[in-house]
Amino acid sequence: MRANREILLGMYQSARSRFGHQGWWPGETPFEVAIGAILTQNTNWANVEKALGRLRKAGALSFEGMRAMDDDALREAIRPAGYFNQKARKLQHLLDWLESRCQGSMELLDNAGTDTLREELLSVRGVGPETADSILLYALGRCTFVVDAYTFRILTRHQMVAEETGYDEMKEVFEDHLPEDVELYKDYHAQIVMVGKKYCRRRRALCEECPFKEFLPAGGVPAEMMQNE
DNA sequence: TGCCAGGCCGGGT
DNA sequence: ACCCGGCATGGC
Repeated sequence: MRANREILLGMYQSARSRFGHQGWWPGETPFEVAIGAILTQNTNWANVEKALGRLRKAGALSFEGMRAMDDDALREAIRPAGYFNQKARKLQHLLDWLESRCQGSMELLDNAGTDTLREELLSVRGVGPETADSILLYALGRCTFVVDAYTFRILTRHQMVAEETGYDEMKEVFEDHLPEDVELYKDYHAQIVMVGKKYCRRRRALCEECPFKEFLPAGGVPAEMMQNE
């Protein structure tokens, strides 16, 4: 529906003019992006950067480098990112999958369809919907929208979707109405995180000052409007 | 100081 | 099919 598309694009432009193009995801290689996607689960990016720095110093920001690392060393390296016991296991599961799937070379994943690849990623222990979509979009350049806690918070607080809206449904709000443009998807999610950090935290919402607000019809968007084609 | 951060899993209803 | 506790560090 055209109106929805204009609203969503307006929200994006509004945030982008305030924060500038973000150039996400920070990371040199697809592998590094994928590792960062695991490490940033429910975790401040500043802490993730510390962990990535320690991995780099240990020569473990490549598939072979990380495989060569013993378990204790891996856990110690990623400690600053928090949940390090869990995340070390998650990383090992991802490495196991990469090894069996593409000999550790993410470039070889190119010959699979996005939907198939998403299902495969979701089968990896420790990779949920947001992590899978982050890897697909930012590491592999697939056109899939990333939803996170901020996306959920912002859309529900502006009453654009119902409280009980699930991940896939939230994702469709964007994918059904935005042009299929990888660069737009990349920066849109980044802008949502910027807006969320500043205006839509867990306990404190500054909805009146939110850059998205000016593009929403007065009184909010009726739920049906965002969900129907 | 407590609250929060770019989730996900496993066990219990 | 949901609901919830657990997981851990560092910055404000």
